[in-house]
Amino acid sequence: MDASHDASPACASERLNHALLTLKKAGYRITAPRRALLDLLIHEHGPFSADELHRRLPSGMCDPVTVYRSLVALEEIHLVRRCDFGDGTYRFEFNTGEHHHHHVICRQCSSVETLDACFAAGLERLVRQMGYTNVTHTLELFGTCVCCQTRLAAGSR
Amino acid sequence: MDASHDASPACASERLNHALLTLKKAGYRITAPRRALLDLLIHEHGPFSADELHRRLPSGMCDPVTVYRSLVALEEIHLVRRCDFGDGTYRFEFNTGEHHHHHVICRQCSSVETLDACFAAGLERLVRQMGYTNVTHTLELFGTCVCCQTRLAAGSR
DNA sequence: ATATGTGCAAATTCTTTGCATTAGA
DNA sequence: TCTAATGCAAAGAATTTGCACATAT
Repeated sequence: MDASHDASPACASERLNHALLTLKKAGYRITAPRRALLDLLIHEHGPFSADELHRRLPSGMCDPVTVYRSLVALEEIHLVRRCDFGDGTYRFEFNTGEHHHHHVICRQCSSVETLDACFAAGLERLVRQMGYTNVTHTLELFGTCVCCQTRLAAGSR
Repeated sequence: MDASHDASPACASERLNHALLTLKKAGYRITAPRRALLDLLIHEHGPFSADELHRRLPSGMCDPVTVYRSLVALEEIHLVRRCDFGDGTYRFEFNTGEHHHHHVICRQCSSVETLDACFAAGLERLVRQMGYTNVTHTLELFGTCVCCQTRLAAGSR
């Protein structure tokens, strides 16, 4: 068996190669901005807004618009996943292809932790029983993280 | 006991009175747009965007901006709840104060059904165990409703 | 009487689009 | 070579804000 057939490579450089191959196979061209975006998304973790991504790219790499367009393309072929934290800005993360997961977002500092499990499978089943097809869901959790609790308590002394 | 102390009146006119009382007690003034908005939200069901709400109000009732400002006020005192269906437009619904619930949104026709139960209590508990406080969540389900399945099948004949 | 709410216009923020130019395959 | 990708500017959509005027209490 060829290792390139592996659905979800574990190491970062393999992930990048795999992603670039997926990009090419889908008929997209491999360009510097796309390579840089994938590289960034694979190495740095936690979902980023289009603006954050653009600022983290090597300066002068590309126009902000190109980031948006690239993200749309990458989302289309499921290399990245779009997250909606309800603050009017989408965040994007690399789609490892592993199981579905969710986020815990701190309302104060916007830090994000990943919950490594999906708990809504039963709910999706219920909705399918209601007659719906193509069922998906979004589930995000919000709270105040430990750091911010400490910080807020200190600030109010 | 006074019936006005009841947390969640079941009938529409009681709900309106109760809501107006809450509004006043919170220090807000009872104005025609706010009364009309609450009335609409209590009687018509399914979450509405600010624009939909404005179009459904008696014409000339108020400026669209007033709808936004009223919704912010009503949300603040938990008379309405803001829903995010990930399409770039918030929807608002009257907060009956009853148990938490979720929506099933048809991706084709944007119809909304309500799921009368909350399935994420265990998940919130887990997140609290991770150290977070003020834990909340958003959970929405998406699919293709029965009508749209039929319609799409008919269209492709 | 006085603070709160409203209308109108304009600003903001995030995202998308049009079009001429550049550059992958 | 030839189509897809990019940069720049501008459009779009939803929402928010500033300020003078109107109105609920």
